[in-house]
Amino acid sequence: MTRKLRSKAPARTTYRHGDLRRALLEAGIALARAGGPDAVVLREATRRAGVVPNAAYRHFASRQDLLEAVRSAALSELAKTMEAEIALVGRGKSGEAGARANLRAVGAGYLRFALTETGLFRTAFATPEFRGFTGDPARAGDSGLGPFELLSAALDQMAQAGSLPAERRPGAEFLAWSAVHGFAMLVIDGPLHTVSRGDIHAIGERVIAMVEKGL
Amino acid sequence: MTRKLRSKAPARTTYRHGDLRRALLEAGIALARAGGPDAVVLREATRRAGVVPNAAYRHFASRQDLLEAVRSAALSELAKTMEAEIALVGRGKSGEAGARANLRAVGAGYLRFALTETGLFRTAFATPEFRGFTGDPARAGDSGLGPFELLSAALDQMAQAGSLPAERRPGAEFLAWSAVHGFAMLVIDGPLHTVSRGDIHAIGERVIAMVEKGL
DNA sequence: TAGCGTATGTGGACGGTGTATACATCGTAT
DNA sequence: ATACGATGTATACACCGTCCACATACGCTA
Repeated sequence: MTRKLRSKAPARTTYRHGDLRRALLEAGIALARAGGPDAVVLREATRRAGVVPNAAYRHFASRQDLLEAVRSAALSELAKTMEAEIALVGRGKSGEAGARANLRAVGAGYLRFALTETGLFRTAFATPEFRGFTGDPARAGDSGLGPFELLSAALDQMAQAGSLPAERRPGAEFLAWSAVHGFAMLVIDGPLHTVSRGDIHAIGERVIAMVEKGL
Repeated sequence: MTRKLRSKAPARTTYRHGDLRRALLEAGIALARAGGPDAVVLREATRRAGVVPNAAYRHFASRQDLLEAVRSAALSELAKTMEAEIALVGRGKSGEAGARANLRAVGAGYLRFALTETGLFRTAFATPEFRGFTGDPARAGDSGLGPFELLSAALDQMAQAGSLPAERRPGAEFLAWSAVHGFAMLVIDGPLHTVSRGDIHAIGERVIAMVEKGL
């Protein structure tokens, strides 16, 4: 009796989930997809995994930590969507026309993801201590590149094709990114909700045109 | 005894706060200023107002309702900051140079607010059912105009001055707004956190230049 | 001036959340 | 076979938003 002796119930449940970490992550992704970052609540994720709340703490240090993992996944999905759009345009085409098409594809993919997977998109930018839009494999698409790097590559291509003066190349990704990101945010956050879905698309085109011309 | 008879304690506190609604709103604003939308928690606001949690429900239907009021105030502060920046540049100046200066002031004010009052800025765009960037006096600055309308006015001025072709005027505010808003978001949400504060300012300038040229 | 109705604040409770601490169970290496 | 570390459970706490019944005080009418 020197040992602790305060048992209660036998607990005949499964134990050993198999891959709980993955299950929790996927539950978290599903929650984020449906309701954005605030919707990824730890207890609900464990519930969906068929496990008691605290079990999560064996795999994630905190809710914030889980959310971070979900965000990584969201970032990766964003990159994949962008890659898909690029592929659709025909990746190999070089020359000025190809470079422009590529840049447009990057922007279009970004916007498509924001409008289609709003919850994940919001989650991808959920604030606390960001860090990481780059080549971290966890947050990259199939090509191994993250969203930011896909954009960078598109701009490099434009510079090589001569559509973008070399002296304006450095930092240009921030400008382009700002425009597209801002448009996406304004649409999903409401300010442009009065505008019809069709017009949204048209304005999106103009945003990208502004970038091409204004860089 | 037909009446309810289940009293408990005399309760000798103040009662009749004076203007609780205002106190709660201001507490909410302070919380949002310090920590963004998630930080405006109802119980804390009532605590700061020196009142029991439920008292809030006499003035706000829910936490969401309080948050909405705070957002209105944040929007109004944004408009004020923009107005201040416009005034600084010298409002009256017309002509092409004046129009450009005005547009720049609008953008600069927007960015200043985003970087200075990050919590309020985030709160101003806290999602659920947006609606209202326009002339609602509650969310306008001293001039009675909201942020969106200040931008619109600046673009009108540019069109009149001939710096912006008339056929490109319609919808131009969405393009300009997107660029500036996106830049602000990227800065405060982290992706550009690696960039130094000084460079941020420089890039902000380039964003506005891109807008001027790309519209 | 007395009384009363209503606006405003209080008290207590409920279900939900994140998380800490102690315990039970299981796979595995010795 | 056994001891141990990894994984899941049980229990508990503080905090949150919100519902309900009740207490109090202000301002109107009589």
